[in-house]
Amino acid sequence: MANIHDVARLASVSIKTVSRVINDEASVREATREKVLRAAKELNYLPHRGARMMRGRGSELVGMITGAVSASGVPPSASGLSAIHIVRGALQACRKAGKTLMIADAIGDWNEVGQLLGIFEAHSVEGVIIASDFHRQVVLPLPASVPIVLANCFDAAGTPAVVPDDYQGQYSATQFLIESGHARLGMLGLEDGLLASHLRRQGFFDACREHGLPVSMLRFQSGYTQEGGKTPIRFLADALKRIIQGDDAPTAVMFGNDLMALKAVPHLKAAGLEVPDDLSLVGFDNDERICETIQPALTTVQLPYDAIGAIAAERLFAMLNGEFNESSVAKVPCEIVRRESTCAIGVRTGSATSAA
Amino acid sequence: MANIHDVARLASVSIKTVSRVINDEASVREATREKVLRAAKELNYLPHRGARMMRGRGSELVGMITGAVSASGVPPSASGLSAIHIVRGALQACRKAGKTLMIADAIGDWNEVGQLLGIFEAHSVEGVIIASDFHRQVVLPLPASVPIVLANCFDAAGTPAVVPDDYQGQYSATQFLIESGHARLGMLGLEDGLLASHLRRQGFFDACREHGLPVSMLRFQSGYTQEGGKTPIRFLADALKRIIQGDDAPTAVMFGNDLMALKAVPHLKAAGLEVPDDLSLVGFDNDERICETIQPALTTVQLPYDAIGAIAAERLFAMLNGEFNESSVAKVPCEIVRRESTCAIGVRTGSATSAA
DNA sequence: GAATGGCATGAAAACGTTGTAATTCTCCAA
DNA sequence: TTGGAGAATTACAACGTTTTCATGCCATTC
Repeated sequence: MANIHDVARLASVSIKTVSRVINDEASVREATREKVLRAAKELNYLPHRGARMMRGRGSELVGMITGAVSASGVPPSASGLSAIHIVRGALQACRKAGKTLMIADAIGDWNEVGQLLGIFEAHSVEGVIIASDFHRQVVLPLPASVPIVLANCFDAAGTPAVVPDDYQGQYSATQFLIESGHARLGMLGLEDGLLASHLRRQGFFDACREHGLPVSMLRFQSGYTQEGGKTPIRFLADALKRIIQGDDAPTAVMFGNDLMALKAVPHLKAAGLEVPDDLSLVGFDNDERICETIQPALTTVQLPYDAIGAIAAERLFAMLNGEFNESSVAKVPCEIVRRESTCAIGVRTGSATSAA
Repeated sequence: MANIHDVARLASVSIKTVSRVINDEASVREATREKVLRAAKELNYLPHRGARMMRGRGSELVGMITGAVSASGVPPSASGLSAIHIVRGALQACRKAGKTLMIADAIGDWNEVGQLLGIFEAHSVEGVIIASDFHRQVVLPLPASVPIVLANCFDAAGTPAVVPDDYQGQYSATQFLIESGHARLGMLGLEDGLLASHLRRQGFFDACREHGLPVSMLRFQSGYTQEGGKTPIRFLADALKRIIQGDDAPTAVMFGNDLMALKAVPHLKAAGLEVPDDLSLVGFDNDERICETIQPALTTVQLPYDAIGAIAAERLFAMLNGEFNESSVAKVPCEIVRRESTCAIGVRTGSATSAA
C-alpha cells in the first residue's frame, strides 16, 4: 500500500503538501493540488488509519455501551428490548452526522463499564453514549477521559443525560382519560422501587388532583413483579380484582406496561367486562406486537426510546462541537398512542350502563 | 491516557519489557512480569490501537450491518427483534476474541449495504458480518474487499453464512409430539413465500412421513399474514377453526410463531378446548415474554439467534486466521423449549377423552 | 580461567501521519 | 530595485507502539 511519501515523491512535493491536499487545508495552489491528487489516484493512495489515529485526529467514531446494570442493586424488570431502540435511534443520528457507532455490552456487570470505556478510548472514540435498560440513576466509574452522554439514565454528578419523561407520560394519559369523561380511574403500577414507578404514580395522582378528581375516586395498586423468573399471574389477578370490583369501580385502568394489560385481558373477560365499553385500558411502552395483539388494540403511552437514542447522540455531537448545554438532563416526552381500548364515557356503544 | 512509557517508568523497566509482557512474549522473568502488570493496572493502561495498527497489526475492529432488506421484495414479517439477539451473540464472541464491534443499520435499503461496507473499510475493519432480520437469500453488492460472513441469510455466491435450521426445528418439534403419543397433528404455518415457511412445512411433513403418520391425519394451514399493519385476527381464527374442528381434530397444533399461539388461545378457550389436556400447543421463536404470558406457558422451538450471531463472528475470526471452512453455510439447530402447553397423550389429566 | 551460549533486558529505529516553525516564493508598493 | 507582506511550501519533530539489534548477566563447557 502506497504511503504519503510515495505520493509526495511522485508529485514532486513534500509530504506536508500532500497532507494539506488530502485534508483540504488552505494554502495550496490549484496546480499543486491537482498534481497531488493525480499522484494519489495513480498510486491508489489511502491515508493509513492507524497513523491518523496516532496524531489524535478526529476518528468520527462514537462508542455506545448498552445493558449496563446499576450499582444500586435494583433488579431490572426490563428485557433489554429497550436497548435495540436506543441503539437504533443513536445509529440514525450518527449516520446523519457522518459518525460510525461502535458498541459494546456490559452484560450484567457495571464494573465492565470502566473497562469498556478504556477499549473505546484506545480506539480513539470521540465520545461515548451509555445506555441503561431502564430509567434509573447510575454512578459512573470515576471521571472519564472522553465526553459521555447518558441515555435512559442519569447520575448525581450532572453528566449530560437523556431520559423519558415518565411523569409527563402518565400525567398525559390520565388527563386524556379525564377529558374523555372518565371520573373513576384505576392504575396497576410497576414494581415499587423503580424510578419509573414513582414518577408515573406521581403523574397519575397529580393529574387527578389538578383536574379535580378526589382521591376517593382513584384506585392504585403496585408491586407487580417478576418472581423467580416466572410470571406471577395470580398476583396480577389479585391486584386487578382489587381495582375492578365493587360498585364504584373505575371506568378506566392504566397499566405499568403493555404486557400487564395483555395478561389482564382474560381476567377482565372472566369478570364479564367488555373493553372498552365497560372499561377503558391504557398500557405503557407501546410494544406494537403486544398492543396489536390485544383485542381491542391497546391504547398506550409510548416510551420514546428511539428518540432518546437519537437525542443522546445529538447532544454528544453538540458537546464535541463545543456547544453549551444548559440543562444537563433532557426529558423526552412520552406521547399517547390511541388505539381501540379506550373510549369516551359519552359515546359508549356496549351493553352495560354502569355510568356514575 | 497512560502510555507504554508511563508504565515502564512506574515499573522501572524499559518500554520493550512492558511490550513483551503485554503481548505475552517469552523471556520475561516472572517477577518482572508481575511488576509490569501491576503498574499497567494501576495506570489503567491499554495499548493504543492506532499505534499498534501502525506497526502492522490489525485494527481489531469488526463491522456489522443489521436490518438489511432483501432485494427480492419479500416483506419482512419479523419485527427486528431478532437483530438484537444476533448482535448480542456477535458481541460476546467479539469480546472473547478481543475485537470491538462497529455496527450500522441498512434500514430498509439494500443499496445502503455497499455504502456501509465502504465506511467500514475506511475504518479498517478486519471483516464484516451482515445480518438479516429473517432467514432468506440475499444478493451481495459485488465483490467486497473485506471478508464477509452472512448471519440469518445466505447468497448464491457461496459467501460463508450462518442460518437457523428451520427444517430440523420443525422436524424435531413434530417428532417430539409424535413420540409423546400424538397421532393427529395440525400446523398453522407462516406466510407462504418465506423461506422459513417452506423449510418448516417440509420438516413437518417429513417427520410425519418418516414416523408413519398418514397424511390424512394431518392438517396444515398457511398464509397467516399481516394486512396493512393490522393484525388479522379473523383470518387467524378462520384458519384455526379449519384445523381444530371436526371429530378427527388434531391433539396437537404447532404455530408459525409464538405470537400466533398467543392470539389463538382465546379462540381455543371459546371452542371449549383445554390446553394441554385437549390440545397441545407448540410455538416457534421462544419469545420469552410471550411464552411465559400464555397460560399454560408455551412449549416452543427456539430460534437460536444468539448462537447465530456468535457463530458468525467465530467463523469470521477463523477466516481471518486463515483457517479453512469447508461448508459455506452453517446450520444452527433449533432446540425445543418444553413448557406446560404440551403433554403426552397417555398422561392426560383433563376432562375429555378424545384419544385415537 | 576463559570462551560459549542462552536468557533477560534495553536503546534506538522504524511505522505513516499531522503540527509547528522555518523557509522560500510571489507579487505589489515604495 | 528593493522591501516586505503574505501565500505556498518544506524540514523535522512528534504520536505510541513493535522490531531489530546490542548488551549485560549467569551458567555451562572446554
